[in-house]
This record gives sequence, structure tokens and C-alpha cells, in this order.
Amino acid sequence: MDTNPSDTTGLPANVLDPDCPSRVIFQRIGDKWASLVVQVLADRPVRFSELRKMVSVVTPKVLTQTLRSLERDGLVTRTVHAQVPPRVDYELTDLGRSLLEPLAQLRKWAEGNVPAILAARDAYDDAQDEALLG
Amino acid sequence: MDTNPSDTTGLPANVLDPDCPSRVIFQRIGDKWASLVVQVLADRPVRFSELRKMVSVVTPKVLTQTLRSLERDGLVTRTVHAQVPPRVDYELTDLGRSLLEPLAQLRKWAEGNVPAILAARDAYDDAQDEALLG
DNA sequence: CCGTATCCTGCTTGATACTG
DNA sequence: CAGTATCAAGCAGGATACGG
Repeated sequence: MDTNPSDTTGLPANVLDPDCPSRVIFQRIGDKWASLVVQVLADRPVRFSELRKMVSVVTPKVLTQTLRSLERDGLVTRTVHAQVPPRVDYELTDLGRSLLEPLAQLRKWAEGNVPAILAARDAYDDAQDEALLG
Repeated sequence: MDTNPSDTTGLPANVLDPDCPSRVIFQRIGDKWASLVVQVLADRPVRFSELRKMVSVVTPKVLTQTLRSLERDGLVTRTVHAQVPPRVDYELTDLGRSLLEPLAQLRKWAEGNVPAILAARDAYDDAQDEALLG
């Protein structure tokens, strides 16, 4: 109650509040698999086994956890087709699709600045080495 | 070598590659303290003790770890003023400042969609309860 | 095919105490 | 003031095996 969620003018008010629900988004982005899954689902519905193949080698348990979280937050839908063999499709909701844009921006930044970051790391590590030797 | 880092046309090529350095960015955003620190440093240099106060209650060890990572990646600079009492300022680099924009976009999305996400959670949890009772 | 159950391990986070 | 050292704990992530 001490922060105002409708304040989107740029002030880092409620982000600093650990209890603010907006923080869960950042956690989700940083989640090892969640943001990956969202981007894989960007274009079309994908079924479970297909998802497993596309997302390198993730164990079914972890993939299920990820999907459940995303489903609970209303970012993806889970559709069970009652047939043999079973078939379950996962698809982005409108809410989930609206996340694609900010996600893409971030990805663009990340990919564009990889060289700079790598260079910074090298410089930092070199400085560390020299400090140890000197 | 199987992916092209200069491909920023929108294809989710290298993001799916666990070895691609661009993935570290997502990890950093999801880091419990890193994105917080970056936003706190948005406007002005801040010294260590001040940082501790602004970012709720983080232990010095964890804060140091966070700052070291950000420094290593070239997002913040660490300036030691040789004086008594000691004074160390942390400040955003140009690279770090350039991250503020995509970060703000994400924050805007997060804050704007908190109600939707919360509602989705309620609906999901209710459905779970009914499934158990039914 | 689509998961769940169980167990395990490593890393992140943290509390506490101490040093330059 | 600005950290480091050490120890402890929790939990996300994963391997493996089994159920609907």
C-alpha cells in the first residue's frame, strides 16, 4: 500500500519493493527455461515432445514445471486432445504474446552487446591477473 | 559457429543455444539483485553503504558479488577514493545506461500486467481446487 | 505420448564475525 | 566505511524410473 502501481512515469518506486508482484516478471525472464519456451511458442502451438526437442535437453520434470508456471500466470494455454496417442498442445495467450515485444527488445540488446560484454570481461580478468602478479 | 550473432533480424537462432553469451543477459535480468542495482544507479553514482540502504536488506557479501559481476560485464564502474574514511562510488557505464531502456520497457510491461497475471493465478488455483474437490 | 515420483547435487543466498 | 572469510541452509535443476 505504500507504493503506487499506477505510477509508470519512470520512477523506480515499487520495483525496489520485494513484495511487489511486478518483480516476479523479472524472475521469470531470468528463469533458465521460461523465456526460452515463450520464444519458441512465438509463432505456433507446440506439443510437449516437440518442445523437448526444440529446447535442447531439458528433463520432462523441469519442462513441466516451467509450463505450469507459465500457464498459471496466464501466459500459455494447455490443450489436451483426448485421443490415442495423447496429444497436448501449448500455445501463447494474448498476454503471453504481448510479452514477446519487450522480450525481443531485450534480446536485441543482449545480442548486440555481446562483444562489448565479452571485451569487458577480458579486460577485467586481465586486470585481476596483473594485480595478482604485480 | 553454427549461429550468427550478427543476425538481429528477429530469428530466435542463438537464444536457443545454451552456449551463446547472449543468454547471460537474461540470467542477469532475473538475478535477484542485479537489475535492482542497475535501476538504483540510473541517475547518479552511489556509494556502497548507500546502496545497502536503498536495496532493502542485502548482506554485504551478496551485494559485493552482484557489483563485481556487473563490473566485470562492463555495466558499472567502481571508483575508490583514497581517503579516510574510505569511499567507493559505483556508477553506470554507457553500456550499463543503454540497458536502462529495455529494462524500463520490461518493467512497464510487468507493472501494467500485474492485475492480469494475478487474476490468471487466482483462476488457475481455483480450477485446481475444484478439480481436487470434484 | 505425456507426464509424475523419488532422490540427489550444486549453486545461490544468507547470517555472523572479522580485517584494511 | 568497505569489504572478506567462513559456515550453514534452501531450493532450483537434474537423473532416473515408473504411471495414466
